[in-house]
Amino acid sequence: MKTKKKQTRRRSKQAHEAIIAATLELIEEKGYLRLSIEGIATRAGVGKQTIYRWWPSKAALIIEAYSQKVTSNFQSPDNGSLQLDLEELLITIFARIRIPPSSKVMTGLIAEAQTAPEVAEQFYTGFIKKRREMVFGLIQKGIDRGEVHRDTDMDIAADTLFGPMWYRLLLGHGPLDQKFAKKLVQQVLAGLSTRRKETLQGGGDSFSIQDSLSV
Amino acid sequence: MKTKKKQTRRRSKQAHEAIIAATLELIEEKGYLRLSIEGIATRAGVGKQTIYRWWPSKAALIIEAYSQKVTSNFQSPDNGSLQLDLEELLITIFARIRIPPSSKVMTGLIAEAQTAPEVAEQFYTGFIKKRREMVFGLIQKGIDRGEVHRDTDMDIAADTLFGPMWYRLLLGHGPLDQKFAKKLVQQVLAGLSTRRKETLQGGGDSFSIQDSLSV
Amino acid sequence: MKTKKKQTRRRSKQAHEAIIAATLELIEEKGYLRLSIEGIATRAGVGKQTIYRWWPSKAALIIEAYSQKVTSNFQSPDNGSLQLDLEELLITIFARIRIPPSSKVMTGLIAEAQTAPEVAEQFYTGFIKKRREMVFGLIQKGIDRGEVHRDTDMDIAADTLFGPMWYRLLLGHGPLDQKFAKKLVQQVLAGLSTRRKETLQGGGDSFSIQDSLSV
Amino acid sequence: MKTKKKQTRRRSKQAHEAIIAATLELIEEKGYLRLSIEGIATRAGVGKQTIYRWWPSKAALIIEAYSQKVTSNFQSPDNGSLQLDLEELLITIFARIRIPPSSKVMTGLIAEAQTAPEVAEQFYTGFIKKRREMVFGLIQKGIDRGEVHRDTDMDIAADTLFGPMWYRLLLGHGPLDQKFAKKLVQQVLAGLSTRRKETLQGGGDSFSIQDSLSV
DNA sequence: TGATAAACGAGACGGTACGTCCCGTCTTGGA
DNA sequence: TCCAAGACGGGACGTACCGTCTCGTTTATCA
Repeated sequence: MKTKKKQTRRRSKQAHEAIIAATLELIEEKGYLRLSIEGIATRAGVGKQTIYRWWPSKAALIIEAYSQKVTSNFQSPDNGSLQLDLEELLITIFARIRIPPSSKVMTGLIAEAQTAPEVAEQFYTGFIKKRREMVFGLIQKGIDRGEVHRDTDMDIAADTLFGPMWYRLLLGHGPLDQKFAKKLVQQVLAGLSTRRKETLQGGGDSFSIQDSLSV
Repeated sequence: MKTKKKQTRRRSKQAHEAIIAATLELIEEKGYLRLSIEGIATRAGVGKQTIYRWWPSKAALIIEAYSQKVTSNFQSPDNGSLQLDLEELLITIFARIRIPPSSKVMTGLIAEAQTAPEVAEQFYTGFIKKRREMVFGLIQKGIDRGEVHRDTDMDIAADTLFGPMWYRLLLGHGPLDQKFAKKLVQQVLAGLSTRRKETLQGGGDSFSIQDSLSV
Repeated sequence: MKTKKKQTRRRSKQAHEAIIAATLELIEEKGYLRLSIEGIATRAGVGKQTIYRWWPSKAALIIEAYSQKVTSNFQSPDNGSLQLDLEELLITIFARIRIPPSSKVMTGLIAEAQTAPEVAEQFYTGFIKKRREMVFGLIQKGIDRGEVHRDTDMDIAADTLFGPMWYRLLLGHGPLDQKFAKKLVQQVLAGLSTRRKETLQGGGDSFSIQDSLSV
Repeated sequence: MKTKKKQTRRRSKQAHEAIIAATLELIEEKGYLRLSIEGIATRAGVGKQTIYRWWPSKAALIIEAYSQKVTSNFQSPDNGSLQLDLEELLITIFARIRIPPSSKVMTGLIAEAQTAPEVAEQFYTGFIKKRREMVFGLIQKGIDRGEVHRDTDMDIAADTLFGPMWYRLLLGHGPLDQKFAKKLVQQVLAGLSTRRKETLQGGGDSFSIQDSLSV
């Protein structure tokens, strides 16, 4: 089964690049919310239709523009120790993400993702998935080395490593610096408890939940 | 200190309530981003000016509308065990926050908070602060009971408990159910590592950071 | 029965006038076809919505703008003779209508009238009706004076006086000057025939019509 | 005078016909103003460039499409009487022109003719000239037979016969039926006046003209 | 118990941006 | 070599809301 090629003019590389460039420029100048397709088209010297032809939404355009930066050389660390690997990973990611325009882009995208499922998906595959898989790989190596409990829930582990990052990024109640990265890794690895893991297993179910419709 | 009353018509309670009600209705129907002041005014049978007179922004209006729900009775748990207390706390909070309109409201507010500092502040004091302080209190009791290391960084502890919640709420890659709450608490308390806390302290600084301008 | 007055802000006289003025300016500069609502709004210093709020179409706006000029003092002539009256009337109308922007406006409106019935109606009542009725009045006076046959079809009389005007205006195959006005009136009054009216009555029906779907 | 054919234009005939056909279809469906080159190209299964290659404008395309219909056999009547000849001519022309799509085409072309001189010329030679010359011929025969005054202004005569047709076609204030054709011819031939032609000649110039810039 | 001034509903206003349509030109690749 | 397909820069469309600004009309003190 062969797919027949259409005979038509192809997408213009120049226009494409000009649009991406204009998007990056304008997002730094204006922020996510005040970024307009009209503005991008003008800055790029391009018709609006050329943008609408290739990107279904403002979000999709921004995701592509930022993906280019993100995809840039970024390798999984390998220091022979989970603690060191995670520290390096978080320090690197924090350094990249805390730079001004990023946070606004991220929150803008996240906000749009709430009402637009396709944005959510693109955002997840573009910005979230790879990092989580990197962490999964590092933890697996830790398990293989005997550093980590075999029954560790990797999803939750990834949540406790990245969740605080987004939490601080969005709420701004604490910095995303090296010190935080190291302390976070240590506390995630060691846990809060003075007792051994075994003594904590199977917490009871015997309490009533205060429930309501509110937040 | 009291403000002297002039001789004039007071704020209309009816209009106020109609606006709050319309806001809650419309946010469930349309989501944060597609919510418009114009729409609220029409639904509430109110002039736009009446809204602008009393609320400086869409965000402020929503925060007030939601605060009513949130302020509802919510007490710090006390089961005599940090694990049980945290489990109860998270289960309750998760149950409240995972209900549909909430997530959209929260992310919308968070997004606006990125560009509007006053929104950030109101959001922090209205939705974030109390919960964190509750966690601080519970951990302090844990320390007093000897369940928790004395040198625990409470900020980071709160981050690892609430960060994953926001992370999952916003990205939707996992549920916010009871099971998650329990496992999260256990893993935060026990840590990932098979080794004792003492053997992990003071991770080295001897690696180069992959840094760049990108996310 | 009383009509209750609505309690709301009234139409802005300033905006209204600025729009009319801008329309007249731009139609002279650009012509009917290249006239845009956007352009009018910009020139008038007005939001587009303000135009759309009050006029259903470009045509309606133009009709109003031109009606002001047309409605300006224009009286039925009265020289005691049908020939003189008609000559005066046509000379005056020709003089007004042959000035450059007018012809373009008229043909633009006529073109739009073909697809938009409401434009047709407005155009008829705004530009056509009064002139026809003026002619009817003059002819009636002619009949009363005994200058004109009693059984004259006034509609056709008006058509033979104004039809040539539009025909020449639109096709441009001849001028709309005083000379034309006089000759036209004379020929319409005297007829082409050398014979008396009575000898022409009741032309036969006995010929086949070349018919087809084409023009 | 024949133009020598250069190298092959194989599929051009097919494309050409498809374009003409699509144009005729679409003009009936949408009318002149809402007819777009893009729409014609799509309907004809043809590239837009193929249209632009052969026709300088939408108007030229439509004129060609309609000329085919118009060129169809159409002879000058010859009944031995000017009255009968003119009646036949007008009845035939009215029948052809009053059919729905025609009027829209005509007015569209006329409107464009106002701003595009080449359209005006093509329209005149394609649709106007022949009919006028036909009338000139008939009147000349009438003069030769002694039916018509020797000093008749033929241009004005043609204007009084065709002007009313366009006037009614465009404004729609009256029908273009047989009855109108006959009455029009009679009135044009006999004139309105009860007096002989000789008594009307040389109307005075002694009245002031109400003049202004308006229509 | 009026008067009176702010608050009210209604919605017009100057704007910005939306997403769509079509213009006339330009580019590509298959027939 | 011709030409369908359609991408391109551009202009305008008509709509949705923004936040500000009049309009009369309530309506709740306080003089």
